[in-house]
Amino acid sequence: MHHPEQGESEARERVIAVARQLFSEHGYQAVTLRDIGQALGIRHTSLYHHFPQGKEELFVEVTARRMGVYRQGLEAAIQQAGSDWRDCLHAAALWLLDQPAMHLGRMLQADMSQISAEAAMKLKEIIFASLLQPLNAVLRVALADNPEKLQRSLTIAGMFYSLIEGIDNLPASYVKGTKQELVEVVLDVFINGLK
Amino acid sequence: MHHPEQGESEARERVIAVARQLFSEHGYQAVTLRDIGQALGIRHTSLYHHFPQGKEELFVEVTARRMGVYRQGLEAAIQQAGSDWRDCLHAAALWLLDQPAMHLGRMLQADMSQISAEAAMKLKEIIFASLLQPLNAVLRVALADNPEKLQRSLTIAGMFYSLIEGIDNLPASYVKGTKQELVEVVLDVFINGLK
DNA sequence: GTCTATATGTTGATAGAC
DNA sequence: GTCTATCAACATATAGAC
Repeated sequence: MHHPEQGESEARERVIAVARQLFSEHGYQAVTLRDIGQALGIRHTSLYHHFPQGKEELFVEVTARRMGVYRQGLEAAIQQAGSDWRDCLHAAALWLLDQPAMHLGRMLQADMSQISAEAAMKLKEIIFASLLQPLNAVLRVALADNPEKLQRSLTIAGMFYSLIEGIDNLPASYVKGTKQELVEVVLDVFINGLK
Repeated sequence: MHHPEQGESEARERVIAVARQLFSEHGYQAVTLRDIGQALGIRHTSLYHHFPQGKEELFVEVTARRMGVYRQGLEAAIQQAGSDWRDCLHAAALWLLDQPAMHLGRMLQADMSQISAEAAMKLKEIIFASLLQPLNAVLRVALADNPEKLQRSLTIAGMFYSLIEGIDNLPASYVKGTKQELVEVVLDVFINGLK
Protein backbone atom coordinates (compact mmCIF):
# COMPACT_ATOMS: atom_id res chain seq x y z
CA MET A 1 0.00 0.00 0.00
CA HIS A 2 1.14 3.45 -0.84
CA HIS A 3 -0.28 6.60 0.63
CA PRO A 4 0.15 9.22 -2.02
CA GLU A 5 1.59 12.40 -0.61
CA GLN A 6 1.53 15.91 -1.95
CA GLY A 7 1.88 16.03 -5.71
CA GLU A 8 2.22 12.35 -6.48
CA SER A 9 -1.23 10.95 -7.05
CA GLU A 10 -1.56 8.27 -9.67
CA ALA A 11 -3.54 10.46 -12.03
CA ARG A 12 -0.88 13.12 -11.73
CA GLU A 13 1.80 10.59 -12.55
CA ARG A 14 -0.11 9.55 -15.67
CA VAL A 15 -0.25 13.17 -16.74
CA ILE A 16 3.48 13.51 -16.27
CA ALA A 17 4.25 10.34 -18.19
CA VAL A 18 2.20 11.41 -21.20
CA ALA A 19 3.43 14.99 -21.10
CA ARG A 20 7.01 13.81 -20.90
CA GLN A 21 6.65 11.75 -24.04
CA LEU A 22 5.00 14.55 -25.99
CA PHE A 23 7.16 17.42 -24.77
CA SER A 24 10.41 15.56 -25.25
CA GLU A 25 9.49 14.53 -28.78
CA HIS A 26 7.94 17.73 -30.12
CA GLY A 27 9.02 20.53 -27.79
CA TYR A 28 7.27 23.02 -25.58
CA GLN A 29 5.44 25.15 -28.10
CA ALA A 30 4.42 22.39 -30.48
CA VAL A 31 2.58 20.45 -27.76
CA THR A 32 -0.70 21.92 -26.56
CA LEU A 33 -2.56 21.13 -23.40
CA ARG A 34 -5.27 19.73 -25.64
CA ASP A 35 -2.75 17.28 -27.12
CA ILE A 36 -1.83 16.08 -23.66
CA GLY A 37 -5.44 15.81 -22.56
CA GLN A 38 -6.39 13.93 -25.70
CA ALA A 39 -3.58 11.42 -25.21
CA LEU A 40 -4.89 10.85 -21.70
CA GLY A 41 -8.52 10.63 -22.72
CA ILE A 42 -9.51 13.65 -20.63
CA ARG A 43 -10.28 17.33 -21.29
CA HIS A 44 -7.38 19.70 -21.30
CA THR A 45 -8.95 21.81 -18.58
CA SER A 46 -8.65 18.91 -16.17
CA LEU A 47 -4.88 19.29 -16.30
CA TYR A 48 -5.15 22.43 -14.22
CA HIS A 49 -6.25 20.30 -11.27
CA HIS A 50 -2.79 18.70 -11.19
CA PHE A 51 -0.81 21.71 -12.34
CA PRO A 52 -2.67 24.84 -11.24
CA GLN A 53 -0.13 27.13 -12.85
CA GLY A 54 -0.62 25.56 -16.23
CA LYS A 55 1.51 24.50 -19.11
CA GLU A 56 4.81 25.94 -18.00
CA GLU A 57 4.64 24.35 -14.57
CA LEU A 58 3.94 21.00 -16.20
CA PHE A 59 6.83 21.42 -18.61
CA VAL A 60 9.27 22.29 -15.86
CA GLU A 61 8.27 19.29 -13.78
CA VAL A 62 8.46 16.95 -16.74
CA THR A 63 11.80 18.24 -17.95
CA ALA A 64 13.39 18.15 -14.52
CA ARG A 65 12.34 14.53 -14.14
CA ARG A 66 13.64 13.68 -17.59
CA MET A 67 17.01 15.07 -16.67
CA GLY A 68 17.04 12.99 -13.51
CA VAL A 69 16.57 9.92 -15.67
CA TYR A 70 19.47 10.97 -17.86
CA ARG A 71 21.71 11.51 -14.88
CA GLN A 72 20.91 8.15 -13.36
CA GLY A 73 21.16 6.31 -16.66
CA LEU A 74 24.49 7.89 -17.51
CA GLU A 75 25.97 7.19 -14.11
CA ALA A 76 24.80 3.59 -14.25
CA ALA A 77 26.11 3.06 -17.78
CA ILE A 78 29.44 4.62 -16.88
CA GLN A 79 29.85 2.70 -13.67
CA GLN A 80 28.97 -0.57 -15.39
CA ALA A 81 31.55 0.08 -18.10
CA GLY A 82 34.48 -0.42 -15.78
CA SER A 83 37.62 1.56 -15.14
CA ASP A 84 38.87 2.33 -18.66
CA TRP A 85 37.67 5.84 -19.51
CA ARG A 86 37.42 4.90 -23.18
CA ASP A 87 34.92 2.21 -22.32
CA CYS A 88 33.06 4.72 -20.18
CA LEU A 89 32.75 7.21 -23.04
CA HIS A 90 31.59 4.41 -25.28
CA ALA A 91 29.01 3.23 -22.80
CA ALA A 92 27.68 6.73 -22.23
CA ALA A 93 27.42 7.39 -25.96
CA LEU A 94 25.64 4.14 -26.68
CA TRP A 95 23.26 4.60 -23.78
CA LEU A 96 22.36 8.08 -25.00
CA LEU A 97 21.69 6.87 -28.53
CA ASP A 98 19.53 4.10 -27.16
CA GLN A 99 17.24 6.63 -25.52
CA PRO A 100 14.61 8.63 -27.35
CA ALA A 101 16.32 11.60 -28.98
CA MET A 102 17.34 14.17 -26.40
CA HIS A 103 16.79 17.20 -28.66
CA LEU A 104 19.23 19.21 -26.62
CA GLY A 105 19.61 21.81 -29.35
CA ARG A 106 15.89 22.39 -29.54
CA MET A 107 15.55 22.56 -25.78
CA LEU A 108 18.32 25.10 -25.35
CA GLN A 109 17.59 27.17 -28.45
CA ALA A 110 13.80 27.05 -28.65
CA ASP A 111 12.05 25.69 -25.57
CA MET A 112 14.05 27.79 -23.12
CA SER A 113 13.09 30.96 -25.02
CA GLN A 114 9.40 30.17 -24.75
CA ILE A 115 9.09 29.89 -21.01
CA SER A 116 9.66 32.48 -18.31
CA ALA A 117 13.21 33.57 -17.58
CA GLU A 118 13.06 32.09 -14.09
CA ALA A 119 11.86 28.71 -15.30
CA ALA A 120 14.48 28.72 -18.04
CA MET A 121 17.28 29.46 -15.60
CA LYS A 122 16.15 26.74 -13.24
CA LEU A 123 15.92 24.18 -16.02
CA LYS A 124 19.27 25.10 -17.53
CA GLU A 125 20.91 24.50 -14.18
CA ILE A 126 19.28 21.09 -13.97
CA ILE A 127 20.10 20.18 -17.55
CA PHE A 128 23.77 21.01 -17.29
CA ALA A 129 24.21 19.52 -13.87
CA SER A 130 22.55 16.27 -14.98
CA LEU A 131 24.52 15.87 -18.19
CA LEU A 132 27.87 17.49 -17.56
CA GLN A 133 28.69 16.15 -14.14
CA PRO A 134 28.54 12.41 -14.85
CA LEU A 135 30.70 12.84 -17.91
CA ASN A 136 33.06 15.23 -16.17
CA ALA A 137 33.99 12.47 -13.74
CA VAL A 138 35.08 10.31 -16.66
CA LEU A 139 36.97 13.10 -18.35
CA ARG A 140 38.87 14.01 -15.21
CA VAL A 141 40.38 10.55 -15.42
CA ALA A 142 40.94 10.71 -19.16
CA LEU A 143 42.66 14.08 -18.95
CA ALA A 144 44.56 13.44 -15.73
CA ASP A 145 47.98 13.81 -17.37
CA ASN A 146 47.06 16.87 -19.41
CA PRO A 147 46.69 19.80 -17.03
CA GLU A 148 45.76 22.25 -19.77
CA LYS A 149 42.78 20.22 -20.97
CA LEU A 150 42.00 19.01 -17.47
CA GLN A 151 40.96 22.47 -16.40
CA ARG A 152 38.64 22.62 -19.43
CA SER A 153 36.97 19.31 -18.67
CA LEU A 154 33.48 20.80 -18.44
CA THR A 155 33.87 22.43 -21.83
CA ILE A 156 35.05 19.13 -23.24
CA ALA A 157 32.11 17.36 -21.62
CA GLY A 158 29.87 19.80 -23.46
CA MET A 159 31.64 18.90 -26.68
CA PHE A 160 30.79 15.26 -26.08
CA TYR A 161 27.08 16.01 -25.99
CA SER A 162 27.25 18.28 -29.01
CA LEU A 163 28.81 15.43 -30.92
CA ILE A 164 26.32 12.80 -29.80
CA GLU A 165 23.44 15.14 -30.53
CA GLY A 166 24.89 15.85 -33.95
CA ILE A 167 24.64 12.19 -34.91
CA ASP A 168 20.86 12.47 -34.96
CA ASN A 169 21.00 15.65 -36.99
CA LEU A 170 23.05 14.32 -39.87
CA PRO A 171 20.73 13.23 -42.69
CA ALA A 172 20.96 9.66 -43.90
CA SER A 173 21.34 10.96 -47.45
CA TYR A 174 24.73 12.41 -46.56
CA VAL A 175 26.18 9.79 -44.26
CA LYS A 176 26.13 6.07 -44.80
CA GLY A 177 26.01 3.52 -42.06
CA THR A 178 24.16 2.85 -38.85
CA LYS A 179 24.15 5.05 -35.80
CA GLN A 180 26.47 2.60 -34.08
CA GLU A 181 29.02 2.96 -36.85
CA LEU A 182 28.73 6.73 -36.58
CA VAL A 183 29.40 6.53 -32.85
CA GLU A 184 32.66 4.78 -33.63
CA VAL A 185 33.70 7.50 -36.02
CA VAL A 186 32.68 10.28 -33.67
CA LEU A 187 34.40 8.80 -30.64
CA ASP A 188 37.49 8.03 -32.67
CA VAL A 189 37.84 11.69 -33.62
CA PHE A 190 36.91 12.85 -30.13
CA ILE A 191 39.56 10.65 -28.53
CA ASN A 192 42.29 10.62 -31.18
CA GLY A 193 41.68 13.68 -33.30
CA LEU A 194 41.80 13.88 -37.09
CA LYS A 195 45.04 12.02 -37.78
CA MET B 1 19.01 52.19 -63.07
CA HIS B 2 17.74 48.77 -62.22
CA HIS B 3 14.65 47.24 -63.67
CA PRO B 4 13.37 44.92 -60.96
CA GLU B 5 12.43 41.57 -62.38
CA GLN B 6 10.09 38.97 -61.01
CA GLY B 7 10.38 38.62 -57.28
CA GLU B 8 13.01 41.19 -56.53
CA SER B 9 11.29 44.50 -55.95
CA GLU B 10 12.79 46.77 -53.33
CA ALA B 11 9.87 46.38 -50.97
CA ARG B 12 10.14 42.66 -51.27
CA GLU B 13 13.82 42.82 -50.46
CA ARG B 14 13.05 44.85 -47.35
CA VAL B 15 10.58 42.20 -46.27
CA ILE B 16 13.19 39.50 -46.74
CA ALA B 17 15.84 41.41 -44.81
CA VAL B 18 13.61 41.93 -41.80
CA ALA B 19 12.19 38.44 -41.89
CA ARG B 20 15.66 36.97 -42.10
CA GLN B 21 16.74 38.77 -38.97
CA LEU B 22 13.67 37.73 -37.01
CA PHE B 23 13.43 34.15 -38.22
CA SER B 24 17.11 33.44 -37.72
CA GLU B 25 17.08 34.82 -34.20
CA HIS B 26 13.81 33.41 -32.88
CA GLY B 27 12.81 30.60 -35.20
CA TYR B 28 9.85 29.83 -37.40
CA GLN B 29 7.09 29.39 -34.87
CA ALA B 30 8.11 32.18 -32.50
CA VAL B 31 7.97 34.85 -35.21
CA THR B 32 4.51 35.88 -36.40
CA LEU B 33 3.64 37.67 -39.60
CA ARG B 34 2.51 40.53 -37.38
CA ASP B 35 6.01 40.74 -35.88
CA ILE B 36 7.51 41.05 -39.34
CA GLY B 37 4.96 43.62 -40.44
CA GLN B 38 5.49 45.66 -37.32
CA ALA B 39 9.26 45.72 -37.81
CA LEU B 40 8.63 46.99 -41.34
CA GLY B 41 6.01 49.53 -40.32
CA ILE B 42 3.30 47.87 -42.39
CA ARG B 43 0.31 45.60 -41.71
CA HIS B 44 0.95 41.91 -41.71
CA THR B 45 -1.63 41.35 -44.43
CA SER B 46 0.50 43.34 -46.85
CA LEU B 47 3.11 40.58 -46.71
CA TYR B 48 0.82 38.39 -48.78
CA HIS B 49 1.37 40.66 -51.73
CA HIS B 50 5.03 39.65 -51.82
CA PHE B 51 4.56 36.08 -50.64
CA PRO B 52 1.11 34.93 -51.73
CA GLN B 53 1.54 31.54 -50.11
CA GLY B 54 2.19 33.06 -46.73
CA LYS B 55 4.52 32.46 -43.85
CA GLU B 56 6.08 29.21 -44.98
CA GLU B 57 6.97 30.55 -48.42
CA LEU B 58 8.65 33.54 -46.78
CA PHE B 59 10.56 31.34 -44.37
CA VAL B 60 11.85 29.08 -47.13
CA GLU B 61 13.03 32.02 -49.22
CA VAL B 62 14.71 33.66 -46.25
CA THR B 63 16.41 30.50 -45.03
CA ALA B 64 17.65 29.54 -48.46
CA ARG B 65 19.24 32.96 -48.86
CA ARG B 66 20.78 32.76 -45.41
CA MET B 67 22.43 29.50 -46.31
CA GLY B 68 23.81 31.06 -49.46
CA VAL B 69 25.46 33.69 -47.31
CA TYR B 70 26.98 30.99 -45.12
CA ARG B 71 28.32 29.12 -48.09
CA GLN B 72 29.92 32.18 -49.60
CA GLY B 73 31.29 33.41 -46.30
CA LEU B 74 32.78 30.05 -45.45
CA GLU B 75 34.36 29.60 -48.84
CA ALA B 76 35.84 33.08 -48.70
CA ALA B 77 37.17 32.63 -45.16
CA ILE B 78 38.66 29.26 -46.05
CA GLN B 79 40.25 30.45 -49.27
CA GLN B 80 41.71 33.49 -47.54
CA ALA B 81 43.23 31.31 -44.83
CA GLY B 82 45.80 29.79 -47.15
CA SER B 83 46.88 26.23 -47.77
CA ASP B 84 47.30 24.84 -44.25
CA TRP B 85 44.11 22.97 -43.43
CA ARG B 86 44.52 23.83 -39.74
CA ASP B 87 44.38 27.51 -40.61
CA CYS B 88 41.33 26.83 -42.75
CA LEU B 89 39.47 25.15 -39.91
CA HIS B 90 40.42 28.02 -37.66
CA ALA B 91 39.25 30.62 -40.14
CA ALA B 92 35.95 28.83 -40.72
CA ALA B 93 35.30 28.51 -36.99
CA LEU B 94 36.08 32.13 -36.26
CA TRP B 95 34.00 33.34 -39.18
CA LEU B 96 31.03 31.29 -37.97
CA LEU B 97 31.32 32.65 -34.44
CA ASP B 98 31.49 36.15 -35.82
CA GLN B 99 28.11 35.73 -37.46
CA PRO B 100 24.81 35.95 -35.63
CA ALA B 101 24.16 32.58 -34.00
CA MET B 102 23.24 29.96 -36.56
CA HIS B 103 20.84 28.03 -34.30
CA LEU B 104 21.38 24.92 -36.36
CA GLY B 105 19.97 22.70 -33.64
CA ARG B 106 16.78 24.69 -33.44
CA MET B 107 16.40 24.80 -37.20
CA LEU B 108 16.83 21.06 -37.63
CA GLN B 109 14.92 19.96 -34.55
CA ALA B 110 12.13 22.54 -34.32
CA ASP B 111 11.69 24.71 -37.41
CA MET B 112 11.85 21.81 -39.86
CA SER B 113 9.05 20.04 -37.97
CA GLN B 114 6.77 23.03 -38.24
CA ILE B 115 6.72 23.44 -41.99
CA SER B 116 5.46 21.11 -44.69
CA ALA B 117 7.45 17.97 -45.41
CA GLU B 118 8.29 19.20 -48.91
CA ALA B 119 9.60 22.53 -47.69
CA ALA B 120 11.59 20.82 -44.94
CA MET B 121 13.22 18.44 -47.39
CA LYS B 122 14.14 21.23 -49.75
CA LEU B 123 15.64 23.32 -46.96
CA LYS B 124 17.57 20.44 -45.46
CA GLU B 125 19.21 19.82 -48.80
CA ILE B 126 20.21 23.46 -49.02
CA ILE B 127 21.43 23.61 -45.43
CA PHE B 128 23.67 20.58 -45.67
CA ALA B 129 24.98 21.44 -49.10
CA SER B 130 25.84 24.96 -47.99
CA LEU B 131 27.58 23.98 -44.78
CA LEU B 132 29.07 20.56 -45.40
CA GLN B 133 30.56 21.04 -48.82
CA PRO B 134 32.90 23.97 -48.11
CA LEU B 135 34.25 22.22 -45.04
CA ASN B 136 34.46 18.89 -46.77
CA ALA B 137 36.97 20.36 -49.19
CA VAL B 138 39.21 21.28 -46.27
CA LEU B 139 38.81 17.92 -44.57
CA ARG B 140 39.67 15.98 -47.70
CA VAL B 141 43.07 17.63 -47.49
CA ALA B 142 43.38 17.14 -43.75
CA LEU B 143 42.47 13.46 -43.96
CA ALA B 144 44.34 12.71 -47.18
CA ASP B 145 46.67 10.19 -45.53
CA ASN B 146 43.97 8.48 -43.49
CA PRO B 147 41.78 6.51 -45.88
CA GLU B 148 39.48 5.27 -43.13
CA LYS B 149 38.55 8.74 -41.97
CA LEU B 150 38.75 10.17 -45.45
CA GLN B 151 35.68 8.21 -46.52
CA ARG B 152 33.85 9.64 -43.51
CA SER B 153 34.75 13.23 -44.26
CA LEU B 154 31.13 14.39 -44.51
CA THR B 155 30.35 12.91 -41.12
CA ILE B 156 33.40 14.63 -39.70
CA ALA B 157 32.33 17.90 -41.31
CA GLY B 158 29.05 17.52 -39.49
CA MET B 159 30.96 17.04 -36.27
CA PHE B 160 32.71 20.34 -36.86
CA TYR B 161 29.40 22.20 -36.98
CA SER B 162 28.04 20.38 -33.95
CA LEU B 163 31.08 21.52 -32.03
CA ILE B 164 30.93 25.13 -33.15
CA GLU B 165 27.21 25.25 -32.44
CA GLY B 166 27.84 23.78 -29.02
CA ILE B 167 30.03 26.71 -28.04
CA ASP B 168 27.00 28.98 -28.01
CA ASN B 169 25.02 26.46 -25.98
CA LEU B 170 27.44 26.14 -23.09
CA PRO B 171 26.38 28.48 -20.28
CA ALA B 172 28.87 31.04 -19.07
CA SER B 173 28.30 29.81 -15.53
CA TYR B 174 29.95 26.51 -16.40
CA VAL B 175 32.77 27.53 -18.68
CA LYS B 176 35.15 30.37 -18.14
CA GLY B 177 36.75 32.38 -20.88
CA THR B 178 35.78 34.08 -24.11
CA LYS B 179 34.34 32.42 -27.16
CA GLN B 180 37.71 32.76 -28.87
CA GLU B 181 39.38 30.81 -26.09
CA LEU B 182 36.71 28.16 -26.37
CA VAL B 183 37.35 27.87 -30.09
CA GLU B 184 40.96 27.07 -29.30
CA VAL B 185 39.95 24.32 -26.91
CA VAL B 186 37.37 22.90 -29.27
CA LEU B 187 39.65 22.89 -32.30
CA ASP B 188 42.49 21.44 -30.24
CA VAL B 189 40.34 18.45 -29.31
CA PHE B 190 38.89 18.18 -32.81
CA ILE B 191 42.34 18.11 -34.38
CA ASN B 192 44.42 16.34 -31.73
CA GLY B 193 41.94 14.42 -29.60
CA LEU B 194 41.89 14.19 -25.83
CA LYS B 195 45.54 13.42 -25.12
C1' DG C 1 -10.58 14.19 -10.69
C1' DT C 2 -13.06 15.24 -14.40
C1' DC C 3 -16.57 17.72 -16.60
C1' DT C 4 -19.10 21.90 -19.13
C1' DA C 5 -19.25 26.52 -20.25
C1' DT C 6 -16.94 30.45 -21.16
C1' DA C 7 -13.58 34.30 -21.33
C1' DT C 8 -9.87 36.24 -23.79
C1' DG C 9 -6.21 36.57 -26.76
C1' DT C 10 -3.45 35.31 -30.88
C1' DT C 11 -2.63 33.30 -35.27
C1' DG C 12 -2.47 32.70 -40.46
C1' DA C 13 -5.24 33.83 -44.09
C1' DT C 14 -8.76 36.10 -47.66
C1' DA C 15 -11.45 39.86 -50.09
C1' DG C 16 -11.61 44.00 -51.79
C1' DA C 17 -10.89 49.41 -51.50
C1' DC C 18 -7.43 52.89 -52.50
C1' DG D 1 2.02 48.14 -52.32
C1' DT D 2 -0.44 48.99 -48.60
C1' DC D 3 -4.64 49.43 -46.30
C1' DT D 4 -9.24 48.01 -43.63
C1' DA D 5 -12.35 44.64 -42.37
C1' DT D 6 -13.16 40.19 -41.29
C1' DC D 7 -12.71 35.25 -40.58
C1' DA D 8 -12.09 30.51 -38.69
C1' DA D 9 -9.14 28.09 -35.90
C1' DC D 10 -6.74 27.41 -31.99
C1' DA D 11 -4.32 28.75 -27.69
C1' DT D 12 -4.16 29.18 -22.39
C1' DA D 13 -6.82 29.89 -18.67
C1' DT D 14 -10.89 30.42 -15.03
C1' DA D 15 -15.38 29.27 -12.57
C1' DG D 16 -18.17 26.24 -10.91
C1' DA D 17 -21.19 21.72 -11.28
C1' DC D 18 -20.92 16.79 -10.43
